[in-house]
Parts: sequence; structure tokens; C-alpha cells
Amino acid sequence: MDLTDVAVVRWPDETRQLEELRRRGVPRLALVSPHAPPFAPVDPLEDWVRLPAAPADVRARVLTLVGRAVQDLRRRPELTDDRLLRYGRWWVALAPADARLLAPLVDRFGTVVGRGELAKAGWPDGLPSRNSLDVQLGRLRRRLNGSGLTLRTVRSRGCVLAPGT
Amino acid sequence: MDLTDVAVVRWPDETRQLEELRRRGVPRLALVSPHAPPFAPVDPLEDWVRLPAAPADVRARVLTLVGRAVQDLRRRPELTDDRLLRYGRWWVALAPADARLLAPLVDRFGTVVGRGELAKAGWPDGLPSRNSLDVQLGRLRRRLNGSGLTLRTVRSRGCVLAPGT
DNA sequence: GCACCCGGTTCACGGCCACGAAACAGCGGG
DNA sequence: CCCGCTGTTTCGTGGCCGTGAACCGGGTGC
Repeated sequence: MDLTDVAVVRWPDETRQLEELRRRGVPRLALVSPHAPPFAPVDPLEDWVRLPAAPADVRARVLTLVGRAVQDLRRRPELTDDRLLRYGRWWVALAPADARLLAPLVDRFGTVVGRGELAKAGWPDGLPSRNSLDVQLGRLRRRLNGSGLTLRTVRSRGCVLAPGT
Repeated sequence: MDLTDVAVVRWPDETRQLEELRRRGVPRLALVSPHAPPFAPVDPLEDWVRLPAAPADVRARVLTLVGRAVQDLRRRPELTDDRLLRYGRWWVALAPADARLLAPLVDRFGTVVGRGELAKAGWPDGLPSRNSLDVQLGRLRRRLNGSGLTLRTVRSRGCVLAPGT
């Protein structure tokens, strides 16, 4: 996600294109003609600037939109079959145990997954020891360092994987 | 919520005021000096316009901010049954006691909940001590720090959970 | 004006228990 | 042979929650 992912259109000349972009949810900047009435953005992924405008100002607005779009893109992590965990640009290769453990957490991203369920997912035929789940969770946590993802525990309920550091 | 609820500051001259407004979550528009570098909004409740600007343009941007602020006020917190409290992007895991106590407050968001009701919700089988409700409320308050939610007391009436800092 | 109380806030403390980190050892694959 | 993966143990720590006490501002009665 970078500058080129923001659409820039003239307004009101390119109203049709603008509507198409809105429909597709593309972040967009309207360059408003000198004598046109003021613009009214329909969502935070839309901005406008009155012409004539300094290139630096246009660029700044585009950057703001990129920032918001990235926020938005960081919706969900993705766990592939070959144990790659992706989150935005970031990724790691996971150990088999970590991947099994993570599957339900990614699946129910942002909501609580009970310890029982985690245990079942990580060790389909019975937990080896009462503490190994905690240890494995610790390792998983360490592996998520710098990812923008957090594995937080909800005491006596389970764990939740969510955005945040 | 109307035009007057949006703060307008000059930038970079009134940077201090701007920071205060950010801290308080007030929607704000920066009027950027002709030769200052471009501005970088920190959230969707912040916008900017390069001077000189037509009054109609400034007004349009203020209106946009008002619209977003209204959206923001409409937001309600959500308390899941595994003790996650969400409010917009923000969330916490709650302790069991906090969750019980919070339930009626979320339920009747923005209106006063009597102490008696709170006590009953938090301790279904009798309050342990005269002051434990207050203590627990204090802890809950602390937990809501930075959430955009406030737990305010209405003397001799009860408490109200509402947006604000 | 003064003492007093009432409702509310904050602090520190302690017991309990769930988690979490570190360290070590066995295993297996490249 | 080395390294990464995984299980096990041990110990520490930090969250949770009740309790007592100090404190504070605003009434209220004298």
C-alpha cells in the first residue's frame, strides 16, 4: 500500500470515475476546480483539495489517505497452508505446533478463544502436560513481536488475537 | 452537535492548543499558514486547509468534521460475554467483577444507573462491604482510561457511562 | 461560624491463583 | 554436527478482589 493506491480525480469533471471509486472502496482525492462549490467527502477514505494547490499539499493529503487505508487493510491476518502467517506487509514462517495453535485464533480474530479449544487445536490427541499450552502460547507471543499483532489473555477465559502491540 | 463544536486553530502558531484539543478528542480544523509545510492529521476528527481559503471551503470542512463527530457519538460500547469491552477500535479484557458491574451501564449507555442496581448486578448475593462498590467503580474507571469512555458519578443518584474523557 | 456527617474517592495491604519466563533435555532433519 | 522444534519443571510475578483507613467537598444542624 503506497501513494499509487490512492486515486486522484478532478471534480466535478470526473464525477463518474469518482462514483466508481467510491463503489469499489478505493481511497480517493478530489482536485476541486477553482470555481466549483466546496466538496463533501462521503467517508474518511475520501478527501479533497481546492485548486490551485501546491504539489506538497496534494501529496500530504494522499499520504493521509494511505495511512487510513493501511489501518483498514490491517483487517485480518492470514494463515496459509504452508504455515506462513501474513499481516499486511509483515510475515513469518511458523513451526507446526504454532500454526495449529494459531489457526483458531486467526479464524476468530479479535474474539476470545477458550483454552480448551486451543488445547484441542494444538494437540488433537490430548495435551502432553498441563503447562505446555502456556509455554507454547509464550513462544507464539514472542514470534509475533513486531508484527502489529498481539496475543492477549483474558483471564480464566482464554486468549484473543488482535491488532496492537 | 453543530458548527460551534468544531475547534478551529491556526497552525503552526497554536500548536499547543491543537495538542490540548487532540487530547480531549474535540474535532478540529487547522488553518495552515501559507508558507508552513503541509499538515498531517492524526485522526479522522482532524482536518486542515491551506490559507488563504474561501470561507465556504472552510465551512465545508467544518461540516465534514461535524458529520464524523456525530457518527462518533452514535457509537455504543459493546460488552461480550467473554468479558471483552469494545468501543470503536479500542478494547480491553475485563475482570469478572468489572464485567458484571459494567453490564447495566453498557445496557443503559448514556443514562444514570442507580447504585442499588449496580450493587445487585456486581454482587448478586449481597455486597461484601460498604465501600467495595466504590472501590470497584474506581478500578473500572481506571480501566477505561484512553478508551474515549467516561464513567461519571451523579451524586446520590448513581453513575453514567458516556462518551468523553 | 463551626462541627459534623454523608457520599464518594483513593491508597496500601494481603491472600489467592492463573499465567508467564527461563532453563534444560530429548528428538529429528538438513 | 548443529540447530530448531517441542515437552517438562520450577519459580516468579502480576492480576484480581476484599478490607481498612485517610481524605475531601458539600451540605446541614446548632
